[in-house]
Amino acid sequence: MEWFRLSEKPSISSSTYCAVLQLCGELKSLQDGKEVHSVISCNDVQINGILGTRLVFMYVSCGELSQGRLVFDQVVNEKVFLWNLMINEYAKVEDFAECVYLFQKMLNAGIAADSYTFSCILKCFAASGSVKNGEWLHGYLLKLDLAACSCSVVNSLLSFYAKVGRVESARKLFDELPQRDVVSWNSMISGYVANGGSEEGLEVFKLMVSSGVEIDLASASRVFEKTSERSVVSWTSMIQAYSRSGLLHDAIRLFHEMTMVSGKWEPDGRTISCILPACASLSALNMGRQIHCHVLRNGHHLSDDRHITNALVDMYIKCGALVLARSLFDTMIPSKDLVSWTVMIAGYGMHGFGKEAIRAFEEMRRDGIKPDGVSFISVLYACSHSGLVNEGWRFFNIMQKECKIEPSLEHYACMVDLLSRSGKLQMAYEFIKGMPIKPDATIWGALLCGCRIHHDVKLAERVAEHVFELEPENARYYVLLANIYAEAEKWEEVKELRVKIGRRGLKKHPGCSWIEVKGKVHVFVAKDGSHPEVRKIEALLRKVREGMKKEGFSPKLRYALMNGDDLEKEMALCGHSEKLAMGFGILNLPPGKTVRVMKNLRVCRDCHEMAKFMSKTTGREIILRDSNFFHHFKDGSCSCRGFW
DNA sequence: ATAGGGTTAG
Repeated sequence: MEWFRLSEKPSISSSTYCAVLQLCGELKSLQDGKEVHSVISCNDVQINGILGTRLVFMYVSCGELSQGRLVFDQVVNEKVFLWNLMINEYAKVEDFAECVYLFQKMLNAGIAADSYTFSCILKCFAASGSVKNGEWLHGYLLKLDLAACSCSVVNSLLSFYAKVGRVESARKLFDELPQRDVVSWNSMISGYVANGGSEEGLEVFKLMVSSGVEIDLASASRVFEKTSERSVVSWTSMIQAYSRSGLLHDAIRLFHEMTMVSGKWEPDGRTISCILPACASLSALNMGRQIHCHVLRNGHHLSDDRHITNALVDMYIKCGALVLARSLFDTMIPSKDLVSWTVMIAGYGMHGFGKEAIRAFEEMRRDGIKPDGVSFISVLYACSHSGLVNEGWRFFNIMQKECKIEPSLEHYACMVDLLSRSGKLQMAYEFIKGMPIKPDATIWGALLCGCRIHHDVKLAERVAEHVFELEPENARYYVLLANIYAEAEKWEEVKELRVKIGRRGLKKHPGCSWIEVKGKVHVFVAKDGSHPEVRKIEALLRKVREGMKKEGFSPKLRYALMNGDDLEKEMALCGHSEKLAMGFGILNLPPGKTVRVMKNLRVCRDCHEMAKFMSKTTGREIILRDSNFFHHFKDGSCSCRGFW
């Protein structure tokens, strides 16, 4: 840039400055950019629209947002582009208040916002949880005619509703979209999955891959041939229609045409990583495998995507296929990132392999990856689920002293869990009392769980007071205390609590288990005799019970939670949904095949004993996944070794 | 020239 300092300056036109500034921006060369800026100022060149834009662009590209803003405020801005650029830069640094301020200022200045503006500002509203603002903008767009808005604006609105938890509103927009693109699909799918609607998410995914099957072939192909704007839906449904009618050649011809003409309509990497958590949360191993196959079929551009492989590893872990998960994880050389390790560590923890989780954590650090708050949660939970108290403390200290990470509520919850499970109830109580931040219901809830495991009714009552004060509407905790009373045979107190729950109109979730056999999911609800094979299952369970008694196992009657005679209690235990599902699996799966059962709540101790026994007598592995933990039963013992 | 959709934790 020395030539700028020549005493005899060549005359430089405004467009030259523009070109140089553009270059400085692209090369992120702040030094040169600043020099050009000062030359412009010295020569009294008027900073008009385009020059101003380039100058702002140069500064923000070099990461000098506030400098860019200074220039932005100096120039007269009539062009929407520069406003969008500026708003977007503030969105990148999550200064949403400034985004909204600029947006309003822009509207007041009479500048018409365009689709870029709307998309960006809706993202801000979603990220800052400004539901009211988003709704206002929705109304504004309706007045402008939403149907005429570009697909991306409607997608942004859809995604806004999904992110603030209003999935039905998102779905309505989705259904009314005249033209969906891959982003619309992905937003809808991730919206469902993030809001606890894994089933719906999977439904939309399936719809995406193959929709509109029920159509008349002849008229469909007429319509199809005439349509100039084809979407993924029209292509896929047409292909599907041909193949259903046995016209395979036509289907294949169309598929070739589709992938040649508009290959972009395939579910892409983001679709895949949206849908895998749904499979994970449902333990839908077969569906997950199919999606893995899709990834492999689509070649390396998907398999090389870390997001996808991480999501796949997580899916296999949550479907109970730990070995598969690990081998996939091992193929990620050398591209394992923090998330990959965190997933694997959490996976070991969930499956009761605390030592392996610790080993993975150390290995990660040796690989030079710095753990963050989430990875510490994973390793702390792994310690607590395996009863590794000292190691847990060690990591809690490392986190604060070495890694300078302030423990959050989740970390404290892990520590309380760790102490409570291992029976150090008093210590856990003191620990909570000494916390520098206000404990929430989950913290006290963890201690309450510990009180149940170690049968401390007195402490449980004191702890429950805190919990009820913090979350008076959460039925889970009343049920937990009722269980503690019942296990101590304090039936009066159980009754009182039942009345309390009833008075508050709280509903407890019924226990429910499910198992996949020959591609069909069979659901069992506690005490529900509606499954056609329930008689056969009960007969099997009775036989198992007899066998257990002969070998000296007595039923864990204290977990039957009702005040009655022993026979009645035993009957109640037999109705537990996880027993029914396991029994069904043993009766219907081929010999030697692993029985995989999922349950929505925690597994009961009696069912746990029975599963151990059955794994020995039937000679098969049983994998039982409850609301937050895996039990691998093999040869009469369980991987959890009693810690859960 | 600028935008909208992704993986981990209770």
